Amino acid sequence: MELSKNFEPGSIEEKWTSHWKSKKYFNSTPDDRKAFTVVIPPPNVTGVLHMGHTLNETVQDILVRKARMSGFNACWVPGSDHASIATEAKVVQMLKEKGIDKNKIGREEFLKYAFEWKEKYGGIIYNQIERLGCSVDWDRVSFTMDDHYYKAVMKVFVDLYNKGLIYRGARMINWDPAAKTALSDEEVEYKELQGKLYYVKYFVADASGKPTNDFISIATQRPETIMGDTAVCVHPDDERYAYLKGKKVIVPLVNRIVPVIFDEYVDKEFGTGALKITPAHDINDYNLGLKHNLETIDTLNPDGTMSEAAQVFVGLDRFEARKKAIEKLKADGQLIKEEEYTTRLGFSQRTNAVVEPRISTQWFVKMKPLAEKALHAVLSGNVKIHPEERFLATYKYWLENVKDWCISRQLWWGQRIPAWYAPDGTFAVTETQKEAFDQLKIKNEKLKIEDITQDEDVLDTWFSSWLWPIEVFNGITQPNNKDINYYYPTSVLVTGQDIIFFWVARMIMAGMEYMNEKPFSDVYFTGMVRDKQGRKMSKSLGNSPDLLDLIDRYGADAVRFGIMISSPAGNDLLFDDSSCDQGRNFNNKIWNALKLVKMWEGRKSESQEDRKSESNFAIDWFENRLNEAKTEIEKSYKEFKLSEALKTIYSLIWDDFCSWYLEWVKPGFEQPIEKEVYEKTVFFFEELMQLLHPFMPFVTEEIYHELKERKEGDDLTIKQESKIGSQKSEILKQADLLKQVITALRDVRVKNQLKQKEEIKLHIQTAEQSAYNSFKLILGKQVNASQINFVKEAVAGSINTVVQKDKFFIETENELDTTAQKDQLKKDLEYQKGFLISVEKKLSNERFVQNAKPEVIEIERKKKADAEAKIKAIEESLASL
RNA sequence: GGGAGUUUAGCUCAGCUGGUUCAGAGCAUCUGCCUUACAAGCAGAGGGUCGGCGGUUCGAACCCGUCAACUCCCACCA
Repeated sequence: MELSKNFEPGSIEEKWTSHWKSKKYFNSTPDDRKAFTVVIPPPNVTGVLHMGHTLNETVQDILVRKARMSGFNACWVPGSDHASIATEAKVVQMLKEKGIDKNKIGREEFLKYAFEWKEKYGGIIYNQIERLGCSVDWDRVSFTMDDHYYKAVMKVFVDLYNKGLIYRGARMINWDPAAKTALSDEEVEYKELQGKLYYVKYFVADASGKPTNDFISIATQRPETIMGDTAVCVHPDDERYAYLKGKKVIVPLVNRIVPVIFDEYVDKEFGTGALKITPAHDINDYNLGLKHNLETIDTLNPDGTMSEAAQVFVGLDRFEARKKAIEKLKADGQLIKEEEYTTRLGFSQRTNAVVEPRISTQWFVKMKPLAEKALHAVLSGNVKIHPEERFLATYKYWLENVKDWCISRQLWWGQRIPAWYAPDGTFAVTETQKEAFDQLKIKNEKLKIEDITQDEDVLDTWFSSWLWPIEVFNGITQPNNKDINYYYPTSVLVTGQDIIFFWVARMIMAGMEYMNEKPFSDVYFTGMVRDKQGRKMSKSLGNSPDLLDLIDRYGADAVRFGIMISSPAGNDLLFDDSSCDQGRNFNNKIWNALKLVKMWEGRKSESQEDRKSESNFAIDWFENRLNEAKTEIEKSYKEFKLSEALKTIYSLIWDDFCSWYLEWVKPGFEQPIEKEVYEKTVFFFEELMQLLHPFMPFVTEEIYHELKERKEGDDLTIKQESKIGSQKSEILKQADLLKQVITALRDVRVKNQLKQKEEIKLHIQTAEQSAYNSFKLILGKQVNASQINFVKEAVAGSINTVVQKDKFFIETENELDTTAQKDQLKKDLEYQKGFLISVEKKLSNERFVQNAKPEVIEIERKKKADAEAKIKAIEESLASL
């Protein structure tokens, strides 16, 4: 079949995807080999993959494919996360559009809708993962709300409760008024905003509680919380307010009489040095309230509107209430002034609503005992972080200063907290209602099972995802099963640095607690994918490309190439569509190399004596170059420098193989090619495809099959790597010289306007004729020389140039203008002379000769000799021009 | 406010334990080529006081100090 002009990815990708799938190449079961396990960071079930996922997934696939080709039993588990808040928010929105109110239909009905939604949208990410070429085991797809997974979460909750590591308590938590749920500290994002500071008069009350003329001015950003004020606080050393000891003030808007308290917490310099205390709506005020025994008045409803307790503006949204409060204060003459002020506000990571500090009863995990083991696992090097230097400190700091984790969420979509309440308020924590009943009825004999109710709340999503590397192998629900024993601990976790606390640290905790073993050996942090201008990719900016669209336009291989070529571990990656161009061009380059080789297939000949030396040289060199490159690539893999490995492979294929090797063995127009050379070339090509395969799986598999008829089951994707052979530096050096000479002579042609078509006669003056003899034929071909001679002295009337210590004289029929050549030589001469002076200076420096290592001095001596020889050569060349 | 990181060619980045594989790569740019694998290509070239200053050293992109700019994380003073 005729090969197409360029590589056409579409149909080829489909073909290999289904072929690999039908062969079950990516399905893994335990066997005698060593396992290489990767669990995918489960994307949100309702989402689509963005470029950050694309990067992570590509990195994982490269590592997994590489492992599969180097003798490991590779197992990559795909899956998705139920993402409680994010998904519930979307389902609520969808129902709202249909005119359905979540609260009206009730929990069960709602969950039905949620599962339907999950079925409908969950498939999208799996399709994207497949289109990208990810070699995951589709028989192992896991979802964090699968039945066994749900049970595992229950089991862990009960277990931690029984160990005293989970408790229920009233705390000030971050409240998301849009989702009407608690958030953990980690789910709050702070953003800087331009706000206003309002200065408000608080009148001092007389003994009978009536306002006097005296007042203190208090600055606040949130006038709508005034109704919750239960004190005013000043610094004990603040002389301005010392006279207020024992006095009371009147809270505006509601005319509540509250005490003036004194605490060193207040900053005398800030604002007016006086602070209003609203224990229900500010974390610091809450702490002061506890300390000074203040009343707590919660003026907000769960949805962010003002509650009955506020007395005024009841039912208004908090921001609306703020406006009204300001108006009212103005009208009452109690607003002194407004001031521009930059402040930082907390936003819910999931709904983007402004977070409210709020007191409520929630469930918490005690983190200290868990954190200690997790910290040790990393500090001892048992879990290695890449790139280490950047993230180790962050990880350590967080774990050393860890706070308890609020795990209850006031939602329906998620694992429901297994706590059961009797009507009298006593409760039991058990996996089933029956067990709870058994426990509760000991104290309360009259209790009936239908009287006990389950906690309404569900668990934080991360309380399920932290079990991911264990429970995808049923390690919690069926401890010591064959899979968990074989696949755990997993090999490497590839994820974004943004979830180091949410997920990575907590997985290590869960691993140490439930497996007594780390969950993975290495963590590879990818950076954030940004657009060309360095902005975060986001839906609102519209700068996040659609993955499937990119694949349609460039092909999956090109997209993978584009995202990998410049993404060193941990660094942010500036992604632009056009970086896929390079990948697509690379595809075509390889494709065209294939076309060239295929052209030779029908014209194989027996070996030809007269071409033997050139073929041998080319083959010998490429074999060594290949081994050299393989060694570099292995090193890069070991250090997780995947973009470095890709660059090495890219240059090996484009420069070494295509630009040099193929040109060197290329037969003349319609000439035959020696059979051995052809076979060696096909072999090299295969090896290159194998090296590239983890990065660009489709084009490489296709070419592997185009190169040769393959037996059933002989597919690149499972082909095992051969051992890396040794490298002879001699041949690599000779080829270097050859390449330099060819380049120099091409340069001479350009500078003298001597077309490649015009033949030249080449005379070489060298002390090492033997080197040239081994590649003389190649040199002649590449520089289009009709003959090559060795000479002892300059050839008159020729153009000349110098490479290393050798001189080259080019004879041609054409009239020549040698000024350009002379200029170049003069420039070189100047540089060499300057260089020589610096070396001589160094060598005449006594302290250098005394202190430097002998081998360094030896190198300097050699540099000097080389420079002198070169200067001599250039001077002679100039003289002969 | 505390901490971490970054700063090398127009752009994105390599550069190991200080010394010719130290000033590099890719992309972009410029020049010349429709040469029978590839113009999405070939050949060649230009381009940087290694953020500034100071120090250590025979020798600094690399080590130390300091200043500057940018990025991120943590803490949140109304």
